[in-house]
Amino acid sequence: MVESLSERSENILHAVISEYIFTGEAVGSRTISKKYSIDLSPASIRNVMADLEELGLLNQPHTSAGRIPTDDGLRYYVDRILQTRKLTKEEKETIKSRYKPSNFEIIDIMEETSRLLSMFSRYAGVILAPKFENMIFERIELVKLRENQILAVFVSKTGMIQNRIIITEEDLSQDDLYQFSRYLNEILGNLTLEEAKKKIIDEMNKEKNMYDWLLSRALMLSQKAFNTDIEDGLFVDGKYNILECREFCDVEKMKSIFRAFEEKGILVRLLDQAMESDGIQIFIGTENEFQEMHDCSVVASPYTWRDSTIGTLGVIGPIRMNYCDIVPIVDYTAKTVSRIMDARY
Amino acid sequence: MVESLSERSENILHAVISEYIFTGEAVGSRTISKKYSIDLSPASIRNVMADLEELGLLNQPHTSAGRIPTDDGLRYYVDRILQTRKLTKEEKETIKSRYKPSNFEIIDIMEETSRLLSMFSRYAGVILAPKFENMIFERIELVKLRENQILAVFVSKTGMIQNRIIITEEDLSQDDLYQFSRYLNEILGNLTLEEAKKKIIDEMNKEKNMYDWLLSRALMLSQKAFNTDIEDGLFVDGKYNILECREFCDVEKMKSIFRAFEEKGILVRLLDQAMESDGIQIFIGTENEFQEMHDCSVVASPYTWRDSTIGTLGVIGPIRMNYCDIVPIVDYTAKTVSRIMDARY
DNA sequence: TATTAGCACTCGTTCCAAAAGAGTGCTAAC
DNA sequence: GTTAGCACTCTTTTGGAACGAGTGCTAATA
Repeated sequence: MVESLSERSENILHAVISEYIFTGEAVGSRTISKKYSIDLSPASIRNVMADLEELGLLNQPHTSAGRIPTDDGLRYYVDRILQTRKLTKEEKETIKSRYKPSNFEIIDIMEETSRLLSMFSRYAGVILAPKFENMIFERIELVKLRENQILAVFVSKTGMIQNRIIITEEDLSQDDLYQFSRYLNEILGNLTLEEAKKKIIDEMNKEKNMYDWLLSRALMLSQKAFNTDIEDGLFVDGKYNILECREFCDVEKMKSIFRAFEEKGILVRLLDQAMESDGIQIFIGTENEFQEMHDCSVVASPYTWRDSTIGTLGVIGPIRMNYCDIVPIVDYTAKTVSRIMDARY
Repeated sequence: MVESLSERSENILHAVISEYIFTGEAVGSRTISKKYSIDLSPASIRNVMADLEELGLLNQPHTSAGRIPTDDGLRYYVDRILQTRKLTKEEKETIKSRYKPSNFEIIDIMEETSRLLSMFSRYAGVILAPKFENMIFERIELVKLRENQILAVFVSKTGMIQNRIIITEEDLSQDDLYQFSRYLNEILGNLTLEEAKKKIIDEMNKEKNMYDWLLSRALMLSQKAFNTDIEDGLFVDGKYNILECREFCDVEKMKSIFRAFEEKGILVRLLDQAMESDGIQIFIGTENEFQEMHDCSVVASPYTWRDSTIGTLGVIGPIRMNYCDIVPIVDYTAKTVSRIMDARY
């Protein structure tokens, strides 16, 4: 961590970064002295820039070029200089109005959110749906499909629905299944999926249950049903926007981004990390651990349901993205999604 | 449609195309005369090539370059020259073995298929899941989630499952819902979704039903449930493979492909077209109507369930793909998927 | 002592012309 | 009908010159 800079250095760093974010090109001392209200000659600015370079906040692609902020430079900027813009009332209204009351299913909310984030940011919008394991069990429904084949439908309190087909050895009647589900709903209600799994094992070990045909069958079945890898629900929109950025006109970089998006696990893990924090989190360039994403920045924020974090959303764009605009968009969207989750479920 | 060529012309066209598919570069008369067993001097070959150019089967990027096959040239090749390779026993085994008996859900089959197609072809593998509208209704299940909120689960004969949350004005008990679903399952069984929709309207218009509370509620509810835009289930794998092809090292082309993949509607409509035919269908370059895909070829084949087409699968690659290898892979995969659909559902 | 003007220097970019290379079309001979 | 030979075309590569942007250093200045 770099210690605090003098006001003058900070102003110049600010100017370089602003100009770089605006033009995407290395910025020279002359430009700064002309365009920004810094009352110094190019020569003095050069001295300061040389200092900033020594500190690792700027760097020079080659001797006869201007300076470009390093990831550390941007980090300093984001942490200590950046003043985010406030959204206007209209903007807030527009965001809120995207969520139609008729969209009751969580998938609709996810899709709308990713679209919204991408539209407002002009980059890629992503949202990670609530993790199934953390969800609170609301009910299980068992439907006999055909012989030895049962459909289990889980519903979580937050409205996520998951289907799973189970193959059984013995043929069970629909009436058996009704009884099973009534029993399961009773013992599993209000547990998280994680807890529910444990509970099932506990119950199976209780002696009295082992000898009750109904209970033991029901537990066995539910264990099969719960024993599933639910894929992570990642919603991405506006990937294409990213390619429009000048910095990705290089074929190799484009491939790299493309790969990161295809390999969804990368984005999922990245967003998972943002889950820890309890506010906006920014990953600048190489600050994230994924090679493929080293030319991107990610602005992410968790969203909540009843005050506990259940997922993350964010914007992915080039390193030189306009943080000043993007941060409040992500922030407000996360708050809106949280409010909607609370209101609907 | 070009009329038949002389054997000599055909041989030379074949040689040019083979060489072009192999190298990806314009091929000259000398190369042909040396590498391929055509007993003619470069000069004679040049004459024939000039003829083929006049017919629109070859073209010359510039005067001092070799020839490249046009889309029409490749079409001629595919229709009249191409001899597809037979898959070996081992290859067939490998394909079949990818489908684990434990994967009962259609989504698993779709994912496995797209992955398989992309792995074997080294390009992008795609599969369009059975259209929900064409599916044969097996049953509907109605579950009360909370007040005024009902979960409807459809199951089709081919194992597709769809959930939908319905908001109702009046509060219905779970017992009402059991009765509704029993009634609906009775009247809608074995109809396609399309037919089921009609049937519901018919029933609603019957006078006797109008005055029966249970029936009229059940019908109203089911209409809401069916009135849904099910998004098309498109599964794509191996997009990245395509970018590795030399022809897409151009940034603009890469963007164009990227866009085509993001805008899923394009692929869906393209595959829909292949639904009509009853065997392998090949779209070469500009033969498909989508600007973004004009630098790609698509090899597609429908797959069936009980002898009627229910979906399409295929491979998307560069125009100069190795049709000889890709065609049998797509063909055999389609047959395998059809067999599995028949066996499982 | 901090700031600035001036200047030499570096390095990337653009431009141009020449040379090399690949392949053709045409013609005349076989 | 086929082919060898040759002139021609067009792209690609190469190298060098001119240009320009921006720097670092130094000496002069306030």
